[in-house]
Amino acid sequence: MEKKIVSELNPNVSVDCVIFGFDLEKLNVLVIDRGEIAVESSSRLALPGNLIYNNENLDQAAYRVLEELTGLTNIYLEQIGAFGDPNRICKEADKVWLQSIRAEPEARVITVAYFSLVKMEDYMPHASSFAKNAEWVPANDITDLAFDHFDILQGAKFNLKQKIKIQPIGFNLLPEKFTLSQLHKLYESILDKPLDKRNFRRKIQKLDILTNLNEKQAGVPHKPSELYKFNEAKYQDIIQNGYNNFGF
Amino acid sequence: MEKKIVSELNPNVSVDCVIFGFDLEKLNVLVIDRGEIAVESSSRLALPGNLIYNNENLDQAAYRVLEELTGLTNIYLEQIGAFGDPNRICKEADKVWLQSIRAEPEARVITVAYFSLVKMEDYMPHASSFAKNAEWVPANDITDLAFDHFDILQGAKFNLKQKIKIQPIGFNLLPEKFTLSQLHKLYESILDKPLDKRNFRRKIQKLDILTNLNEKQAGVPHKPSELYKFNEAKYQDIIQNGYNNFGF
DNA sequence: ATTTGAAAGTGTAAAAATGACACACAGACT
DNA sequence: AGTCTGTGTGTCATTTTTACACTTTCAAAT
Repeated sequence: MEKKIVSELNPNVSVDCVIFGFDLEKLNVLVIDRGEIAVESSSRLALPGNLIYNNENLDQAAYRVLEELTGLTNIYLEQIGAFGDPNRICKEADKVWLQSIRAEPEARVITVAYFSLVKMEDYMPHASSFAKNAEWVPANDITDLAFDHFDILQGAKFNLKQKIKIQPIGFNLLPEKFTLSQLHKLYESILDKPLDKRNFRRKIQKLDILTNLNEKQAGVPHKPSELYKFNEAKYQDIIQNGYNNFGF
Repeated sequence: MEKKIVSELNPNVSVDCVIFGFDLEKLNVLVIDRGEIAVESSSRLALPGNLIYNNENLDQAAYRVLEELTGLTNIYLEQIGAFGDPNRICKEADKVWLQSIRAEPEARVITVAYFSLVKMEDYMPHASSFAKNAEWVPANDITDLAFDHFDILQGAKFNLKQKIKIQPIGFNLLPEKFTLSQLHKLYESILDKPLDKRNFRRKIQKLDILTNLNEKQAGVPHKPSELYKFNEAKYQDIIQNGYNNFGF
């Protein structure tokens, strides 16, 4: 005898997404603007996130919520972890805001955080649902977010720093064709420290994940850079089989 | 106007703990025995875990549940992540068992998994609550567990393999005094591959986290080994400040 | 007393990886 | 023609890695 579970929102579990994009200069994070907020001094910005449905798994929920709030689809998401302080909804402005969007605004909510890396050019987010707006903000400019979203962001940044030591990164962040300098700058942005240009180039080249397109940048007021693309097969191979010595 | 939240179990969120111990030979995992189970062929074993209370955070819940089920206290737990497939309670035996211990046995539950490394000698678990027994089982002998606990175990093992590349490991797993061979075997157990003895010793020595006690094993039928202890200050220092080149 | 079994402990040489470092080049713009 | 700006390149000294084999010390058995 099966009991039918109707598909309804679970008032106790949400997902939140930290979407990183790279504008060839610095790391950005996708946030939603909640519009006018009760407490003037509070941040209007939040990570895209919402409650899960009882019939979907966590990953599905993250994809759905991200699409609902920003229109972004087809994004590879990776779980960071769960955040469940009973006090994570402690700011007055957040409580008031929840009243306007939740059936059970007082419920204890634990949230499961995800992060992703995307090509900004491919994803021009648009607002929808309760997001008055969805926008890219430089990761390092963010000092405050709704709920515990700032903590989640810090967790995501840390996660990314760890990940870059173990795996190649960039395939999902850079445009199809890119220069070594852009990749270099990406690594510096993530690691938040300068890397020697020549040593970086040597190390990356040795990984053998890049294909030189024998094309040059055009229209730049300096020596044009050579363009590269990723060799997807080798890139995936390294991700699969791990890599020990990414000693950045 | 504060609404008082009474402290009650949250029917939708649980925690599960993967506790690793090392018996100087191999890795073991702490599991509870649920006793006779409805379906003969199903595993009686499960990870220690249970629902959280609404007024406790996830970490606290994990500590509490672990103590309630095994008597273990004072254990450092680290989060692995959330597991939330809507179908994770799909085995018939598990459904029946939940009837006997839960107020809302049909509820959708997402679980947050934790793992820990402990000295087996210090923690002789004892059964309590709904655990008929709590026992150490060799990690590699486990082929089946309740719910999705086998998946969680695999996740924990993977997590540990990653961690060992970034941090020193052993302080929490080995007895106060130990030999280099024991540490060596620990690393081999976790990484699940042989490591060259001399290279391993050199690498560990260079980390400078060990203090030679100038004591020897006694009563062994072969050349007695020198005993070491960890230099806790340096050990913690490396954990704090990270370490790039743990290329095992 | 001698032998045996079992794990402990030790060094080197070749190859690979790392880190530090400076200058010529190509194109755009004036 | 000259200037500005970011691109691209090589070497050397040092450190790290890898592969590899024999002697030592004790307990137990003979």
